[in-house]
Amino acid sequence: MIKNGISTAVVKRLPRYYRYLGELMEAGTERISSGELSKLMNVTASQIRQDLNNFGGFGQQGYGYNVEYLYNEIGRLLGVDRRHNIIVVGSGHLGQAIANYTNFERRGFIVKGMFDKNPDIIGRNVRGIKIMGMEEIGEFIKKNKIEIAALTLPKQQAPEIAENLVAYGIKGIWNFAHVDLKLPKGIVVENVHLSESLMRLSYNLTTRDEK
Amino acid sequence: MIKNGISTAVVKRLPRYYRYLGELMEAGTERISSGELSKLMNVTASQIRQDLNNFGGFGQQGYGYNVEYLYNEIGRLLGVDRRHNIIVVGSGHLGQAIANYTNFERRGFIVKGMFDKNPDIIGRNVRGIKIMGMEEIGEFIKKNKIEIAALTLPKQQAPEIAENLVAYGIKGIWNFAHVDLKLPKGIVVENVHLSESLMRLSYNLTTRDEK
DNA sequence: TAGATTGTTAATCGATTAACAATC
DNA sequence: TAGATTGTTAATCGATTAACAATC
Repeated sequence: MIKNGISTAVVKRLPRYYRYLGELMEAGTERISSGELSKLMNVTASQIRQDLNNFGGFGQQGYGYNVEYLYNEIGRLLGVDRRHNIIVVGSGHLGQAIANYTNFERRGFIVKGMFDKNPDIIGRNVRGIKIMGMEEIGEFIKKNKIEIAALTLPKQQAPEIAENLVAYGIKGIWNFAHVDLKLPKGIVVENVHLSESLMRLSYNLTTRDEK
Repeated sequence: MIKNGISTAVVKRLPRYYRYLGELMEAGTERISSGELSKLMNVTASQIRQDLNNFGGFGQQGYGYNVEYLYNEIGRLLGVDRRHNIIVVGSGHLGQAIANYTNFERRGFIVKGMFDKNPDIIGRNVRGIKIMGMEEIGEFIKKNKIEIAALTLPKQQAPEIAENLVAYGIKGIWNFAHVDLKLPKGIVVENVHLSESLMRLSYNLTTRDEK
C-alpha cells in the first residue's frame, strides 16, 4: 500500500536501491538481507528497512528480501513498469544527447519528438526522431499523449515555454535550464542544474585544498 | 573565515544563492535583506542567515547584505574565482554537449581536452577542442594541469578509467556514469545520475496520479 | 524448535525555524 | 536616537540510527 507524503529523502534513494537490486538480479542473487545490502550500498541496514517500510512489508522475517520481487515493486513505485512518452524541447547538443541515450527507453521513457526554434536544424533526424518547429508542439503533445518534456533550452526561453507546455497538457518537466520554474500545483518539475553540480564539485575541491 | 565541515545541505544551496545574487546584480540591486531574498527564493529568512553565517558575517545589522560583495564572496567559496582545467573523458553525445556548453567557461571551467577510445571520432574537433585517444590521457593531464575530469562514458568502463585518472593526478570527478565510484579519500566525486533524476520525476508523476 | 531477520518503536542526531539581543 | 536587520541562541521539527519484540 503506497502511503502518500513519502519524504523526499526516501524518494531520492529509491532509484539507487533499484539499481543495486537490478545488478544483484543480473548476478543471479535470489535473496538478500538488509544487512548484506547495507554493506554493498554503504548505508545502514536500519535505513534500508525504514525506507522500504514506507511502502509496506516487502520482506520476510528470518529470510530477508526476495531480490526480484523487491526490484519489481520498487520499479512499480518509480513508474518504470509503464511507458512514458517524452518530448525534447530545445534540440541543441544537450537535447540531442538525451534523445540519443537509449538506456532511458529500456526503462519505458520513449522520446517521441524533438523541437527547436532554429530553422537550420528543423527537419533533421536524431536516431529516427524528427526535429520539428515550436509551433507544432501543442498538437503533437495531444496527439501522442506526451506526459514529460525535457526542457533543454536557454534559461531566457524556459519559463514561457514551460507555461505553454503545461497549457498543452504536459504533466512533468525535466528542467535542464538554469532557472526555477513557477508552474501550477500538480505539475511535477525535476531540475538538473549542471552548473550547480559543477560548482559543488568545485566547492569541495576548494575547501579540501585549504584543509 | 571558512569553517570546514559545512553541512552538505548548506553546500547544496550555495550555487542557488549565487545565481539569485548574480541576477540581482544584473538588475542593478545594490543591497538586499534576508527577508527580501527569502521571498524571492522561496525559503525562510532564517535559513539564509544561518547558511551565510557558516562562512562569517557577510551582512550588516540594519542594512542587510551588499549584493555584489555577497556575490563575490560566495563565488570565492564556490571556487569560481579561479580557473579549473577540465577534460571530458568519453566523447559521445553527452561529452560533446558538455564541451559545447560555453557557460561553464564563464565560471572558469575550461575544457582543455577530450578523449575517447573509438578510433572513428579520435582526431575530430569539438569547438576547437581535439578528441584524443585514451592512451594520451596521462601525459595530457600532467602537462595541462588538469584538475577535473567529466566522466561521460558507459558505466562498465567508468570505475577502471576513474582509477587511472586519479593515478594521473585528477582531483575531482564529475561522474555521469550510472555507477558509484570507489576512489581514495581526498578525491572529490560529484555524481550526475540522469536516469535516477528521470525516475524521481516518474515517481512523482505516478504517486500524484494515485492521489 | 532455534536462528535469523524483519517491522516498528524509541533514542539520537542534525537541520530548520523562531526568537531576540546585539548593533549598524 | 529610532528603526531595521543581522548574528546567534534556543525551540522545533524531521530524518537517521539503535534496539528489540514479532515472526518466518
